[in-house]
Amino acid sequence: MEQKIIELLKRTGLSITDSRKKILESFFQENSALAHADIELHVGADFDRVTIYRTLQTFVDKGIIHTIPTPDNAVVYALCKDSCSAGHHHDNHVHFICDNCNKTFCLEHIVVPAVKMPTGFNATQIDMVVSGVCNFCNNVS
Amino acid sequence: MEQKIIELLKRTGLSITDSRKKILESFFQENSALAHADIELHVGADFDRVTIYRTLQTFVDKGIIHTIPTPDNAVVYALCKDSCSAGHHHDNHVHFICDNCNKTFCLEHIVVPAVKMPTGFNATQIDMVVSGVCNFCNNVS
DNA sequence: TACGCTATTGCAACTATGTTGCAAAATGTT
DNA sequence: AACATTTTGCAACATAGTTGCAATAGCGTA
Repeated sequence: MEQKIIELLKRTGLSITDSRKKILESFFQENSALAHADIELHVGADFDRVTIYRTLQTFVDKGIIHTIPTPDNAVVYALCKDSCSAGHHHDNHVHFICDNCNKTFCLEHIVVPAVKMPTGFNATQIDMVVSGVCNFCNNVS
Repeated sequence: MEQKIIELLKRTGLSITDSRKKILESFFQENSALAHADIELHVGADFDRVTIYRTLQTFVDKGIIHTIPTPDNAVVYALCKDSCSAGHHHDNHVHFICDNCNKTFCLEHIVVPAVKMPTGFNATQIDMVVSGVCNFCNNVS
């Protein structure tokens, strides 16, 4: 784990710091997406709020994590797959938010379907967020 | 216009107040969705911030407007079509956010396509937000 | 039209979330 | 180990949204 994280940081050209290691660890341990507040809880009082914000922003910039828009307008972050690189995200999968446990999941294998745009509208990005009850809350996990 | 607004308020069982009239007016004048800040600009200093928040919440509750999630996590509101009623929204259309003029539009005629959920996941609501360049910014309006 | 009840508004204070500048500390390179 | 560069923590600030409460406005009734 430790090794995997250090590899990832090196590969993306980031220096290895305690906060980056610990925050990445949170993402690898959790299989759902994390909000800033979740991370703040997870890493405890080890790091300043500001550091967490800046670290998350750095990870987004470097293509390590991506943001997910939620209906209740909280920012949520999840690990990117390998296809993402700095300044170029490829998270064209559907996101799922559980109304029961409130967790957010990347449905990696469900690709966002195409939609026909009206004349004059050019689509460059499509976000699809589904809410409902997740497999764990449905006892199918 | 004034008459249409009063009708709408009466129909939804709301008392007719200056703030409600003026805020609804903003929505009817604008064909794109409005953020809280837009409305604050629009109605000027006539009403308190809190009143605007509460009025918008009331309208959402009564099925007059619906909220739209945006990637930059600002809440945006748009008028509902007639099919919406109190506590029961039917905004299953695609939303479009222009990267150029930053306005949000309801693509009323574009219905959110169905997606197959993985085993164990039950979908109750699907939000689809497309970003790109709108017809006005593309000079096709 | 005036009365009184109820709903709505404005104010003040508060919470949550996120940002910026700057000095101190840690990282990585030689 | 020493230096240059990043990163961090602190403090202060900015923005968005909420709550309690007293004052006010809307509405039904007489």
